[in-house]
Amino acid sequence: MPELPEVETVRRGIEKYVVGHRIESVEILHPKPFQGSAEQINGAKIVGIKRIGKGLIIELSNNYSLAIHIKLTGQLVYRDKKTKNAKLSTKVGSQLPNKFTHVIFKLLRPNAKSDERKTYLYYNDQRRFGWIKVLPTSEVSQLPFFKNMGPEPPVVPLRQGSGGTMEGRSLLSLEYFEKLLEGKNTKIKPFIMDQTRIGGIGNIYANDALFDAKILPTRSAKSLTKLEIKRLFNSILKVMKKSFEEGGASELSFVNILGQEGNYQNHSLVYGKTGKKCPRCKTVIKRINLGGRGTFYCENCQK
DNA sequence: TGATATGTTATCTT
DNA sequence: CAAGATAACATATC
Repeated sequence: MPELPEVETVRRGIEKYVVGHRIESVEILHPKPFQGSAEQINGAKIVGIKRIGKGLIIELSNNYSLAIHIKLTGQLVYRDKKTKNAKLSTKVGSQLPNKFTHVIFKLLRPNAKSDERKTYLYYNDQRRFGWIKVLPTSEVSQLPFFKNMGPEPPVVPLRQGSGGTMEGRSLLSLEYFEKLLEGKNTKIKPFIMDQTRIGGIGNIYANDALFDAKILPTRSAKSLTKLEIKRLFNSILKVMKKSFEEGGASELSFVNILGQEGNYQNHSLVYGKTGKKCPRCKTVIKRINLGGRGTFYCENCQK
């Protein structure tokens, strides 16, 4: 599922391939995910890309921004003359646009030869959970989703300075994490997935981090010892960094900006491994429901 | 064909 | 009233 490592993978792709291009026009094939009007962004230049938790913000030169959430199955795929014939993952399909393409950003690359000027950014979404909101840049941080976002674990550095700056946002420290858990009765797994407390953790990394830290997902947040909190903090960083290095997890539809899959799903510890053997002790992995989400753990290793 | 997947928000309960 | 728990929502897939 797109969590912090996946969304950061997309952010870097947009930074590398799309920033600097100008929006020539926007084609809206399915209006549901696109909130705003194309007129507000036509002609604007893409000047930067930020990420807050699992959300993306594309900044434009005309004081508007695009706030984007790809939720479960959204894809942002870039194409130009050079990449037009590059092979797409089967998760995208053989061609673009396809039946899941809802928005096409038709772009112009500056200073390019005439036959290389036209570039495209496709927004695809199988389940249409995701959204793209056109907003004045000054209002983006007022969206409840961004405004209420908790600090995120330091998996990748928050970017300072021009371009991807994240003004006013701080990273999750071990000390702050300890304070967060203090006196909280919520079960530790739903707790760390609550975006208003910590930004960026979803179901895959919550499961794998708790396994790595040898902590049962059903434990209450306040029951963790100082040592366990430290282990969990480090495990969250460890599994998300690993995933980022693997290009993210392509469990459902996730692909990077070039339409290629990540590899973390081949390295996951317990996520989705019901009935399989624990990588540490070979006990059969159990699956329960916590907060309506699939929860996977080893009853022998995790205490 | 209906059960299933999960990120987020809304609503209910204690 | 706040914290915590649960329901609802979107919809293609098997």
